[in-house]
Amino acid sequence: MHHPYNRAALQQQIASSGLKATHQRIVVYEALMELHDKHPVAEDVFLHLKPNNPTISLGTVYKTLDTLAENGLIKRVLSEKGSNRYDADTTAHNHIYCSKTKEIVDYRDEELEELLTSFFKKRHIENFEISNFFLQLSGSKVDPDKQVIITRLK
Amino acid sequence: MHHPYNRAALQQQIASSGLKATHQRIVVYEALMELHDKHPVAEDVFLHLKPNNPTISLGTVYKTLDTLAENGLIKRVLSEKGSNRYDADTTAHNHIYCSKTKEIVDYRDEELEELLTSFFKKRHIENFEISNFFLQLSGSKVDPDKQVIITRLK
DNA sequence: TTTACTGCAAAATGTTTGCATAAGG
DNA sequence: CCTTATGCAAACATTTTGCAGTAAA
Repeated sequence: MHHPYNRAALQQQIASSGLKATHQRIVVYEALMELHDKHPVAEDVFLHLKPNNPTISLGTVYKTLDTLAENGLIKRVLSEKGSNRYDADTTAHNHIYCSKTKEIVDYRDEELEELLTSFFKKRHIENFEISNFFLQLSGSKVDPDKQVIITRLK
Repeated sequence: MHHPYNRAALQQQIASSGLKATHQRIVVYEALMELHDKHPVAEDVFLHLKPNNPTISLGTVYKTLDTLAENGLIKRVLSEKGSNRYDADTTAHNHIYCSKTKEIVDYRDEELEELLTSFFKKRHIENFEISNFFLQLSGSKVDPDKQVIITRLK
């Protein structure tokens, strides 16, 4: 086993949402961790799992991703076009979307989080309960083969 | 005619993108203005236009929305689920998404724009050209029948 | 043993395509 | 005129559904 996490804890997590900790839910979750950089769509997850789980069905993957997202165990990521993409990382972070490669790159920035949180403390939104907010940067990679790196300027 | 805008200017705008200023493109654009609060999907636009433009086809609406968006005449709005939604207003603004009513409410906030712009001046993003960034607040209306109002706290 | 979940296939939804016809410049 | 866009219907892609059978608790 090469996952730096505890499968028992995951079963526990799933169960504590009132869900059955089925094999499918566990492997879908693990696939999401393994494919983290890809922010995969349902079909990516399905294809990733198929070799070792030949009987899993695409419909189940759809349902499982939806169920896990509804229960806050994973997050749905908005993408520029069409299909839902998913992220096992539910901690606060933003995304950078590249329209050239369709990649979604994580953008974690504590300073930004704090800036926005404190900003919204000064805004009062009447008749609305914010469950979350996110910032998305869109644009395109200059060199598709290289990484995107965010640095702080002095 | 009850539009507070200049149709000739729109034709001009369309033409200056190298596109033909067809009747369909004009009425699709106008529909988008009229349905602004709805941030409509293609089908909403189609149904809105059908009565006065009985021969317009849904396929054309899809193509037109795509063409206008590609040419920066309108904006695509990301929505929590599935289909593309559109906005004729291309000026900088953010959106509030209500998961209860599926509404998208405009959120215009100059202070926020400025805060973010100056923040990103201090971040250097290597190998990426930002074309735009947007913030989305998600959550749900407390009373679906009432408006969402954002106010500044002193 | 009961209830919730899966797999499968079919249906529904949303979007794109190809091509003959029509309209814009 | 020449080119680009439209309308239509069919194709495609993605997601959901219904239901009989299976696995979790």
